[in-house]
Amino acid sequence: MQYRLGTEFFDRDTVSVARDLLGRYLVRMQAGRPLIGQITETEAYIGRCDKACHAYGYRRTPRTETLFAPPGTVYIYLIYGMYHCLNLVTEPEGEPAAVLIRGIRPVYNFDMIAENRFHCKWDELTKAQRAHISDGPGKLCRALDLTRAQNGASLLGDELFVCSCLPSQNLPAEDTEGRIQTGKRIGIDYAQEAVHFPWRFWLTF
DNA sequence: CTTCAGATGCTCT
DNA sequence: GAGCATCTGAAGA
Repeated sequence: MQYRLGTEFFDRDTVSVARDLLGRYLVRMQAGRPLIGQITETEAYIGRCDKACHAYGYRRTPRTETLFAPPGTVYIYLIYGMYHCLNLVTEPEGEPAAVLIRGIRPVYNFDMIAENRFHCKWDELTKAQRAHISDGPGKLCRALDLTRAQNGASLLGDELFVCSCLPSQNLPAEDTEGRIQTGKRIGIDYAQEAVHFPWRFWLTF
């Protein structure tokens, strides 16, 4: 397990963490088996200075409490009444900030991922269903069966974690050099000047 | 390919 | 009560 990303990885500047998470492997243990996706899209949210962040200006409410937890904590909230969003808490404890995981590419245990999303086997999916099975924050949470039950969990625990490579699953470290795109974040039209911050990152294939 | 409406319930004012 | 870090299916270009 020495390839797992630990506290020192997340205890850094949030924008750097968001960029460096691209190409890494998100591992979700379900029924004793690993569901694995490669991270393809992320966004940074920083409470100190970012009006798009739930904890803007260090705002503390029951929901934002998780953002003040130690780096490497899982922050999951419900959006639009029916979808969940997965975030990984960054920066030193007490600095409310996190990286939103916006997209993953399934790389292991395709059948369980297809079952979670469409209640069928991977072979039975259409080409379009496969291409878009986990390319959004709500979709990937459904694909990996992530809900608020995991809010507050630690990435040092056994139910959800991130690895740089997984030799046992034949998944090598990905070289992201020259393949990282940058742009504005999605769905934060209310956030005034923060609308323009280039804090969305994605990997091209 | 694009736009568009509707679903649905929690969170904070 | 208003708004939300979204997704889906239907309809049109």
